[in-house]
Amino acid sequence: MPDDRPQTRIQKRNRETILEAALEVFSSEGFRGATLDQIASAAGLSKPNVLYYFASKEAIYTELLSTLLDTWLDPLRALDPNGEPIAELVAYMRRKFEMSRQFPRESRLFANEIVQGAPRILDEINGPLKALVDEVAGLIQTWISAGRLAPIDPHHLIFSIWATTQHYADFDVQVRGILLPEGDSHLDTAEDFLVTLYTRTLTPKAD
Amino acid sequence: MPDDRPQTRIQKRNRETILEAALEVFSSEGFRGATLDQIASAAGLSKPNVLYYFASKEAIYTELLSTLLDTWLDPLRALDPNGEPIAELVAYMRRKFEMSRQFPRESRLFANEIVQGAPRILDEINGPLKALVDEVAGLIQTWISAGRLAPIDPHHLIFSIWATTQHYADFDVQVRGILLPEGDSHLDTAEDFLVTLYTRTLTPKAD
Amino acid sequence: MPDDRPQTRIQKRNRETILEAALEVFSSEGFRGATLDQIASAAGLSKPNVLYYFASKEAIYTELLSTLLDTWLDPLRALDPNGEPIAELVAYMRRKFEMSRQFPRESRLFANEIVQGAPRILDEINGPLKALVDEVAGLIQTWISAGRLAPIDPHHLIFSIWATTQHYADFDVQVRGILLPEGDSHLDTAEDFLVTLYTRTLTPKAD
Amino acid sequence: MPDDRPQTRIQKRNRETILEAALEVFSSEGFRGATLDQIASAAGLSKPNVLYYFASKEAIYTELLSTLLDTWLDPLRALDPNGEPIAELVAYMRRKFEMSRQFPRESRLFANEIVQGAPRILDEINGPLKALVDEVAGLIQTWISAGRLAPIDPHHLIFSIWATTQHYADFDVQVRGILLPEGDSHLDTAEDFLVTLYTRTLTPKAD
DNA sequence: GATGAATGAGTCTTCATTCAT
DNA sequence: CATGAATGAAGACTCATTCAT
Repeated sequence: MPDDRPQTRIQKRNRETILEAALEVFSSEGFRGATLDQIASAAGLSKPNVLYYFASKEAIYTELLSTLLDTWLDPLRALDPNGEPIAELVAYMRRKFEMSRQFPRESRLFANEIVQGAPRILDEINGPLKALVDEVAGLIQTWISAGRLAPIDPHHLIFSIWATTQHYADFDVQVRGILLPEGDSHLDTAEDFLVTLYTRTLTPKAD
Repeated sequence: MPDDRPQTRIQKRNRETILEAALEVFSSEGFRGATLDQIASAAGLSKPNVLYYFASKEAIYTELLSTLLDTWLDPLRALDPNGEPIAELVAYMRRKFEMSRQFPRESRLFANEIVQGAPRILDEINGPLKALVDEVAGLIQTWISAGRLAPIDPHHLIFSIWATTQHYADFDVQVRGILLPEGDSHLDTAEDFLVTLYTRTLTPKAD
Repeated sequence: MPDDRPQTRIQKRNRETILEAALEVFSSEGFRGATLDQIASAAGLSKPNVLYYFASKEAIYTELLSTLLDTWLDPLRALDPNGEPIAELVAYMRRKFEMSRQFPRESRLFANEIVQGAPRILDEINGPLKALVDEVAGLIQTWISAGRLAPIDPHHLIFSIWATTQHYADFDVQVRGILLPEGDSHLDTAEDFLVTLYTRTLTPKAD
Repeated sequence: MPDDRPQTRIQKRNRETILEAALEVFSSEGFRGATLDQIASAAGLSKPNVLYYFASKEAIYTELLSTLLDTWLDPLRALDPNGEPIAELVAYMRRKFEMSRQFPRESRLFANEIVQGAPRILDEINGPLKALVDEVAGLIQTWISAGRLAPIDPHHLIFSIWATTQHYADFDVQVRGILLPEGDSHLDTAEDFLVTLYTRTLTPKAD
């Protein structure tokens, strides 16, 4: 299992192909529901060949999760402590929304994992993710204390942004079912809605 | 398969035991991830005995979904067109939040199903659910037109309420991981946060 | 298992109901293919109740076979050594044919059993049946020796009569498939055909 | 399921091994009575390995039936419209008899299927088989009309040939039980008997 | 007599993984 | 690198039979 050895170009390409296929399958079937057959065939490779590149089904899944988690948190890291608070937070929400729009499968992959108790990602949540969130929550709190934001619980604000933006990826079939004739344009409406929601919520009362 | 016949006491009890066990297992493993062994052992019955009461694994799952769906939508039906708009919507949000708090497994059951494309519940979404949501959205719109609510997209408001309230059930492990030391009290904080969020958002600008 | 005890009227009736249902099911599904559920439901009884009357699935089957075997051989026993040979044999063939017509399920029950190697009826074949057939074959041989029948192998004549008459019961679907529009009238044509076949075959050459 | 792809040598060999084993088992147990365990062990393969070559138990059975059906009807197709009628029909009977002698398991496979109502082969019977039989029946009728055969119903003549020849395969245990000491020689006697039977039946009366 | 309840032993099938080339 | 072949373990479901009332 050439997991750490220097990779040839072919190896790199095939590993990426497999991860892409695995994302497709895992995100729509969950870990247990996905089969190596599906992944192999989505990747255009034979099943043993898939296992040549990854030690096991679980190894594929784990690698996928940890690779994506980093990217997944980028928007949060991009918050600028020196920016204008409301603009920063709305911009953060927009980046998250954009990720749900661009990478709905990734969102659903995490959703599947977390809904089922995050058995393979709990350490990441309790460690790096918590640290990062706490830090940002601290920043928000300083903004609030400075009167630059309406008072609101910072942690729950973050959860709320996650929930409302990821909803459009994770519950996509439901949203589309209800907004049947709208095609994809509903996402623009959604974004406007969310901008309004958070702007109103965060803007301090003028007094 | 004693599905429609008048049920004896034992049948009723065992069917309920099985459904309760199935809820536990399906909500945390998803349909594919759950096994009859798990359900049977959670119900304290033998596997064939479980199948004596339900025709198949799928039959258990389907019955569970359809039984719960109705209850799940009750809060929406309870909106009073003659009530005070903001109070009504905040009360609706509270009812939804209360359901997430009381019935997190039910919430995760639906989350699992919908994240994976709602293969067994799509008709319910496109039919009754859409109709109900459209009706409520119409009501909200009339409130807005009457100037009793700040202007906002009604459908996305509903989605937002769903997303933010169910988040505490569906992503429970993540929320707890981040708010580690807080025990269960974080749910009270969350509810306050959401009341603030929606009150600010919905209150029309005084002018 | 009240197998030899004096039977009440209800017991007798139920045993008969079960045997009738079992005939229906076994004859069209074979022993392995038949289920107690099918038999019980065809008999209008509960499964445990069926097993109250018969010790096991196999017991039903065995009883059915041995009960019917006797009747099944009656036509052969009815051959009259003092009759006119050709008339006697043609009459025998007609009786066999009549049985295929009246009792096709019984015929198929035996066909199933014998095609599969007669695992539960071999002793009957090697014993009583062989004895009876040998006896009749002897009779036919004396008729031939006396010049009253055209010379032909007696055993194979008997097999031939069995084969040709039972064919209309055992291979019924095939016969009907090929003679599609004829309804049930093809059985009359068949009987005429067989009368001709055996008359021509058995009539001694006038010389 | 490597069903249509070009087959490697191993695949070809194993598929044939499986079909041979399946013939052995299905012909003596029927479809329901046969188990994959029996087939696998008769083939010297593991059960999952059998399913690696065929999608399901039913797929094996179906392939077996359709492969054999064609061969099974060859003798009928070989009838020569320009030949001498009696010789042709006796020769046909001999070919059928030869098939029962050489391929008794195949005969029993069909017997099992048809006795149980031909659930998986009915279309073949109502379609191609009926067409072929009707055609041959027409040929026989022209021979009769031309006075070259004694008048007899052509369809029932064909059924009679099937019944009498296949009897020695399908009811083999019974035939052997009754002709106990004769070993295999009884088949020669049988063939002679049948030649006599059909010759006498088909020869037109000299007048 | 009758039946609802329960189950151990199969039986088909799936699937991650290993083997051999 | 790649893949055809093979399998042990598990999983859904069936079924004859037993138990308890």
